[in-house]
Amino acid sequence: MNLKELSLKLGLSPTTVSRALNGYPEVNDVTRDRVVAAAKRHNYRPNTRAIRLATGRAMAVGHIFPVATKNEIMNPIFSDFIAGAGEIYTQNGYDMLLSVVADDAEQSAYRDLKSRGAVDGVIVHAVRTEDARIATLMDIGLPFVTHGRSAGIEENYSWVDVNNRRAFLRAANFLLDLGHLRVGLVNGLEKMAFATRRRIGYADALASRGIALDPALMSSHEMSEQAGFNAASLMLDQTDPPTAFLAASMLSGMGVRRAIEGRGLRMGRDVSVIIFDDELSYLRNGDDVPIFTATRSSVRDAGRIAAQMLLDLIADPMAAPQHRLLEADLILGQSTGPAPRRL
Amino acid sequence: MNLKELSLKLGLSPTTVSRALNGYPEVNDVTRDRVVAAAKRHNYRPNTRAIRLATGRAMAVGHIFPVATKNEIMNPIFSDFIAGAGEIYTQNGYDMLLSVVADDAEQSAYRDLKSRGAVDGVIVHAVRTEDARIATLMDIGLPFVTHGRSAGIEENYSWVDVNNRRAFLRAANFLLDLGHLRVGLVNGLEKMAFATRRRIGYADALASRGIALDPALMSSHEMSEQAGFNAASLMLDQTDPPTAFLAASMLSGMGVRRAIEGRGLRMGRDVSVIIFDDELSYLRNGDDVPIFTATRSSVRDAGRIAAQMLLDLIADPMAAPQHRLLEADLILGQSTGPAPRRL
DNA sequence: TGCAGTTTTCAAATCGCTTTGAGAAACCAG
DNA sequence: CTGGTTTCTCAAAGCGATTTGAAAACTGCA
Repeated sequence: MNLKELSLKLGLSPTTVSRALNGYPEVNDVTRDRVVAAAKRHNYRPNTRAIRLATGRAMAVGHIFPVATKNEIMNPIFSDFIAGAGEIYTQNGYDMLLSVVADDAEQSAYRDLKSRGAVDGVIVHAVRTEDARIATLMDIGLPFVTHGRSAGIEENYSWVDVNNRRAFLRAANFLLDLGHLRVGLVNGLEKMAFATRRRIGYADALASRGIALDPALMSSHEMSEQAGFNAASLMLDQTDPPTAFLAASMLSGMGVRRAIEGRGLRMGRDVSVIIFDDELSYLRNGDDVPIFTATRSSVRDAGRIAAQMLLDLIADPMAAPQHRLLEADLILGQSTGPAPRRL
Repeated sequence: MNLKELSLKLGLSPTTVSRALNGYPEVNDVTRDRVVAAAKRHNYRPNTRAIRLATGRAMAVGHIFPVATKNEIMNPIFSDFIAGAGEIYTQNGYDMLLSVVADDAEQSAYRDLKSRGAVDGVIVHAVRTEDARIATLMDIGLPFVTHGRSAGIEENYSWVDVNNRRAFLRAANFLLDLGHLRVGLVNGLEKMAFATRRRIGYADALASRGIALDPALMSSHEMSEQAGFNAASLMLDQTDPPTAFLAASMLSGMGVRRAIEGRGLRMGRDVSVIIFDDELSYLRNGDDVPIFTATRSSVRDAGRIAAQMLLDLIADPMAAPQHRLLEADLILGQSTGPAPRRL
């Protein structure tokens, strides 16, 4: 059933039917009701392809995921972010287009999306410390919102980010307040913007207490369980091991916990751990009582916010860029306690 | 730059330019070269929206992810599956459309996708033991491939699946060969088709050795670390605890390990564990040496295969449904060993 | 040179909708 | 009843490609 057939059935012109269905004012209420009823009865749905061509809008948003050509890691937060963003798109009649692109082909992928007219805007994931994609997108003129802020880019663009620096500053301060003097940092890869900021938060906290940074207590790797285990193991085996850890993710934290418990120590008593909890649906931090003390910020919420921001931007491309800095909660779990007395 | 402008620049008709670019035979080689060169020079890319309307094909594939209205869990294997499928789509010029749909709205979501003409086919994820979506899709007449097989559905449809029954049969047999008599099953939710089949494989192995099923050694929950921990803890605290576990996923297995080690036991010596390893990129089973002995099957490969199958189906909708049953490897890690002597 | 046959090119229709500009109908005041 | 508004409806022209059917430009051969 298409517009023409429907209008024929109603004895009206396609114009009128289209207007009736799209809520334009220049159509009689009686006629409108008749049209709406008929559309429903015949289960008429306007053809997306035709609408897109006619209006020039794609009614679709692209999400581009870089896949490193070497170690092909998909970001674990991806699925929850998508779930949040997807809600918003569905509510607004937008489709979500996914491109999984090798990171050396990203530039052309964006240009392609634009020149093919496949999307009205894109969301940029996994923003790196200095991310060339931002300049590219501004150059192309494709509306975009990034999840995370790059560093050292003057251009003004729209982003949604967590206050990563502050989250780790607070977490580190909390550990210091508990008397921990040696705090190990199990960070993500510092080519990622968020990881750099977390390190700075950690460093700032130590600095404010006059504690010197110890490179032996700072690591930066993938955020996997194994990497977390390895990093924590190395630190724990030092002569002056840390009594607390700051871990970049739930998975890292699980690795840190394994390293701790594998040495006959107890987490929360002998060694404290704070993680960054993205509230991934398949990696919950405990059911009701949190296992880990954590800085918590829902990545699904971030997805919702970023999506809404992008739709606003698409609706009014001339509007000023929007920014949204989310604060992470510091929630208390069972993985922290006062520093053990020195022997 | 659109077709008309390009053809004007070349002094040719749009018809000829279109044909030249799409490799039709009825165009002079010299002309074709001229056209191709000009298209490249002007960075011309045909407008996707127009192509779609003109050809009647969406050149897009939909992936529908059910999100339970109650506990909103995104499937963790999702991102890697997508990564695999995405490769194939990119190679073939298809877009990937994602719909995250509340599970009570799935039916209408499919119909919508079809009647709007937004996609040429869909991939069905997280197939349940008795999955109504299959009948719906056949009814609608939208080409589809499922990841996993439903049970008790006679209709013949295309699917890609892992031989889950055989995987757990082999894994259980391996444990039995090592002398383990009490093997705990830490399964996923049995409303999922794959989980049911794994349980059957486990049961078949025990039956073939004349070992009776013990309900106290069988659990079925979410595949999270916490759930794995809980299930294993309960079993280990029984009077006649298991000496080995079969766990449904990497995460479950990590929970099982924690339960084991928390009781002062060592995994691989005191208690053996075999997991099902989907080879998720962010949850690797060890770097070079596997940590867990595992039945292994790459979900990314499954994504590639399913995507290719769907594209074939779209190209020839009359072709017979295809099936692909992948066998999981049984790989040896450090988490298994002979059953400890009875005291 | 002329003509049939082949190769190459083109004008115009098509896909299914939106949107513009204009005409018909209804309404109202004088 | 007339002329001017206002309200409703429609025909037709896009959107940017593909595709059909026909014309033009080349062949080769008599």
